[in-house]
Amino acid sequence: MSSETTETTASKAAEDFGGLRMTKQRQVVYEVLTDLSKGHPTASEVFVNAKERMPSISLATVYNCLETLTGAGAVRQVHIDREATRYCANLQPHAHFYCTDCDKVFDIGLEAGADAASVWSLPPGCRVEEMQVAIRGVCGACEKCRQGHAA
Amino acid sequence: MSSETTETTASKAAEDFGGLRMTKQRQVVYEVLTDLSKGHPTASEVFVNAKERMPSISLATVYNCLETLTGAGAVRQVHIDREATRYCANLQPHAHFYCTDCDKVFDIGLEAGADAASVWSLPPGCRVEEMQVAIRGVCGACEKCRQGHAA
DNA sequence: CTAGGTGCAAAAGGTTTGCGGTTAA
DNA sequence: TTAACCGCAAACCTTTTGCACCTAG
Repeated sequence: MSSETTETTASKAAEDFGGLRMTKQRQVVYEVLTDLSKGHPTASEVFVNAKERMPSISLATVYNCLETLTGAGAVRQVHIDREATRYCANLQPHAHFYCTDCDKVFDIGLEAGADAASVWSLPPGCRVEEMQVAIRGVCGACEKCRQGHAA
Repeated sequence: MSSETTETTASKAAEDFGGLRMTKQRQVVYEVLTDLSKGHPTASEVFVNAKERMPSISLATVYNCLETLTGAGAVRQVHIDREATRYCANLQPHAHFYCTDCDKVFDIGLEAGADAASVWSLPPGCRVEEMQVAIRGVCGACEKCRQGHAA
């Protein structure tokens, strides 16, 4: 029966996004992104990592691939202040916490059963396409460290 | 609708921000911002308007003033995708709705009694300094217009 | 008086684009 | 085969910076 639907690798997943043409470059970019997704890499960081796997790839191509993958819904852009755009393979609804002390970005999930849009008094008739929630502050580790230093 | 305070003039308010040195340029930038705050102007837009009131002002100075006022807590930066930073004199907690059709930005208030952070499962020990909520979509007016065009 | 602010122009990122050669479907 | 994609370099736009002059406190 389903003898030919047995592909199980990451490349399988990459091949499926919106039926878009799957080039080696796009595969590499997508793999880098899933590997580094906890690090929320910028385009340049993706570029550095992609170059290790495919030395001929160019920065412009990385940008192109990231845009294509974003358009296909395979990855999300993350905007924090006006720093370089970061990319995230976590497609679940979530916020980003940016620690101003250590510069790390953490994914923040929704409370059980919560709906991120419900706290906002959206005008009737509008259609929400995407929501970006960026929280700036100091993470637990850095906060602890500060208290240690404080008098 | 900014009415019930006992403060007298806009310039009075501008003079009070953190005891920072109040130059003519900063006053002009602040006044432009309060006048245009519903339009969520970019630095360039503030510059154009400021130049009408003070032809000698430079773009770099507008950037400097905006940064100073932001640091003093008099205005907030608004980041939507990676477009030019917009500035907002509305200090109440609120989200921004960006209509991808007409490119306008609207302030979205909290539902009565709601707390924007409460839906997010923040890790214990972290300290929140600021929250930016950007909602992309199509506003009511544009959505209505689209339905009109549809068959 | 003088620390800090201003104006100018040039530089610094991040991102996009134009174009000839390449490639997945 | 051929429309789409890649790699390169140059362009673009927003924002920052260095420096000489000026001004609010």
